Amino acid sequence: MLSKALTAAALRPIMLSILDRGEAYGYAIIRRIEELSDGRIQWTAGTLYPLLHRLETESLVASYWQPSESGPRRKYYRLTPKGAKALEAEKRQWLDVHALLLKLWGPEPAFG
Amino acid sequence: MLSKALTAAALRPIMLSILDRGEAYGYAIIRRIEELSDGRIQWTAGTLYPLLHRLETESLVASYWQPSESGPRRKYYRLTPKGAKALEAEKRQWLDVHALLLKLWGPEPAFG
DNA sequence: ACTTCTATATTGCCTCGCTATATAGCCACC
DNA sequence: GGTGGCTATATAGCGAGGCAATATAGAAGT
Repeated sequence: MLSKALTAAALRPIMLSILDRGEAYGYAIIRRIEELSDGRIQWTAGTLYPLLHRLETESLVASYWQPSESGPRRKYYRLTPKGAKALEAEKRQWLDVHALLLKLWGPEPAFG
Repeated sequence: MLSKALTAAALRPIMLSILDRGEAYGYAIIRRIEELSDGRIQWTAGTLYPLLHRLETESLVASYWQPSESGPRRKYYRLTPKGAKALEAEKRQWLDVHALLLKLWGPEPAFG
């Protein structure tokens, strides 16, 4: 289980990255993340749907309803151009932090 | 400037990693992080001190006062054995998320 | 009818970062 | 000796947001 804070920080970059690969609907996204992380990262509906709504409010994603052949209708989300830019910003920030952590985890210099 | 969520997620792993390198006091930690991140990551006192207090409450760090030759006294913090274990857990979690992001940013497979 | 899986939505609790503010020692300058 | 600036720690209060719990509902099998 991930800490709350790390889950929070990973939410937007993961979601934007997934939608950057192609449109998807909420329920499928949850399962894909679980699959891609070998079960290490699990989102719940109470986490995912509010996030998608916030991203839509910010015009980072757009959505449309689509009937399913095998169950309830689905709401598909896709990345907007603004969302693609936001993804690049998220990437840069993540990599900045990652670089710092690698420095701190790497071979110890003479001092500090 | 980092997003609030990413700052929050990075707080504990960065702090524990820094103290794993040796004991340090609050004000110096703020400057070291800024230096190590080339100014990209900046913590404020209102972020750092409550964090140190939380970590101490959880017995992940221990502290003692030390007079300074050139200013106000300083409170030095060091990692406890429990803190070292917590650092390993934080590392693992961070790397799990990082691995997922790398998959999503990597070369696109045939499908999803 | 009942259960299970799929699928989306919302309320409310609780954690926690961060702005603003307070306190205080030391030093340089005028 | 007052003023400003750097060093150093502390805390109240606000606001954002994850997530458990809960609700709704279609489809399919028993």
